[in-house]
Amino acid sequence: MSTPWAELLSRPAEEAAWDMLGCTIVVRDEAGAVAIRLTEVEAYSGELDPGSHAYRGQTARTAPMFGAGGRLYVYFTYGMHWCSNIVCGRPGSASALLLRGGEVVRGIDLARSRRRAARSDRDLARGPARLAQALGLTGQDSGRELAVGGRAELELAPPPRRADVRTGPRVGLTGPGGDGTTFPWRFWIDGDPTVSTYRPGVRRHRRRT
DNA sequence: GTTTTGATCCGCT
DNA sequence: GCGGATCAAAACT
Repeated sequence: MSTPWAELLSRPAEEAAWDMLGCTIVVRDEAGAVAIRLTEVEAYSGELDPGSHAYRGQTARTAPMFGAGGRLYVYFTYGMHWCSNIVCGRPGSASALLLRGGEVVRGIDLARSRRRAARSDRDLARGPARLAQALGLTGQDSGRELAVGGRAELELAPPPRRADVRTGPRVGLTGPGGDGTTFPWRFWIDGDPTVSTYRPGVRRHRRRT
């Protein structure tokens, strides 16, 4: 069986990223559907990538990453947030794209109801945990195959011009080979307002008492 | 836990 | 009202 996105998602995440920007992910449930046009993603790729959850091998949590491209990988982090990925590449390659930011293009009322704290529509899916929450994705969806007409699917779009795509270090990686600059695999659409704010190394002041 | 989010403050138009 | 800057708190694995 095949899907419209099978070829695209069989490529390594850092290659697929260029064509994933501008595509729309749709997630449906009883309450309706929310569709988000992707404006910012981050690639993670298997064994050679110290920043990847798959770097130290397969676990129950990361098992979906080791499957074939075309499924979701959703993980829980910092005791509070869900982050969603689309698995890319060949089976066993453990390559995935973290969805970091996007624009809600359909189902905006449903997205608003899930994201009560959003100050404006721009903030509905600006940031990886916000995006996952706007879509209603949790760990229960980890491993789920994208399917035409299914709970989750992808709508392809013409890729943005390369000149409109910026790349840079990924967020939150430290240590040798994993400092984010070895693999500058953060991709975003230049100037798009729904790209998340990146605040590197912000110095926190100890609260004065 | 050096990330993410939300609340808050503040300047801008 | 919008949005940048700053600060504090932290579901559900």
